[in-house]
Amino acid sequence: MSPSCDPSWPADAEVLHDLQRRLGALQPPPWHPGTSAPELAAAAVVHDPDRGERAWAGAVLTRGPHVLAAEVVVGAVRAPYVPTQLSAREGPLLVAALEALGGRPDVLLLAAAGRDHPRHAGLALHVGAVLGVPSAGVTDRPLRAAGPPPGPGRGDASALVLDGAEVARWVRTAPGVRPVVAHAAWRTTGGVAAALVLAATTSVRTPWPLREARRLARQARADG
DNA sequence: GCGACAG
DNA sequence: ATCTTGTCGC
Repeated sequence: MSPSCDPSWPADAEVLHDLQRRLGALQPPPWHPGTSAPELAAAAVVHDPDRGERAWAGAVLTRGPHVLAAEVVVGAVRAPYVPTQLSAREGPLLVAALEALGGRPDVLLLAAAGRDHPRHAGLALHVGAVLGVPSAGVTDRPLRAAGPPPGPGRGDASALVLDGAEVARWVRTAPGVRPVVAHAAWRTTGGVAAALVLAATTSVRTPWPLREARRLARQARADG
């Protein structure tokens, strides 16, 4: 487990808004996975309702079904939870945990929105941009985008549109369970995000790398 | 037992 | 997001 984190990050709302506008306006060339399984890094943050500021970020580097590396970082969360400004709260910790991994993943997967955001730049997009690695996000529901529900079978998907553009896709990861939202973020499209989510999922609803990252973080929280 | 789902 | 209680189901 690595020390703690203290990367510079937009703590001020004005600065964050400006950054979101700039990032959201960027149209970097899209990345596409190759024929072999990409090195995928996933990270997730868990909090502690009692010890308010303390938070743990778990991260795993994976390739196919294998875990290549795992890290947990502990830190203080300064910013309060404000819908739309999740990156100010969890960004620093996620970046620290992903950097602790030490590898050079092909793509990032985070429990957050990407281009489905008021300024088209949610947390998943921020983290990808800051680290310079293509990224995608996964959440239970869209932030602003809207679209029809997907079909009932695993793999069925439908477009989630915001301001006339597809920014995410509803994806049914297992038959009969509520679909998840696969978010296009830094240099990825809804289609790529959906494919990544499906590739990282089997019978359980949420991608296993994300569950593993969260499990590690919770473990560290329990250990003190 | 673990995960989905309610709330 | 977190916690807790409980049900259903593989």
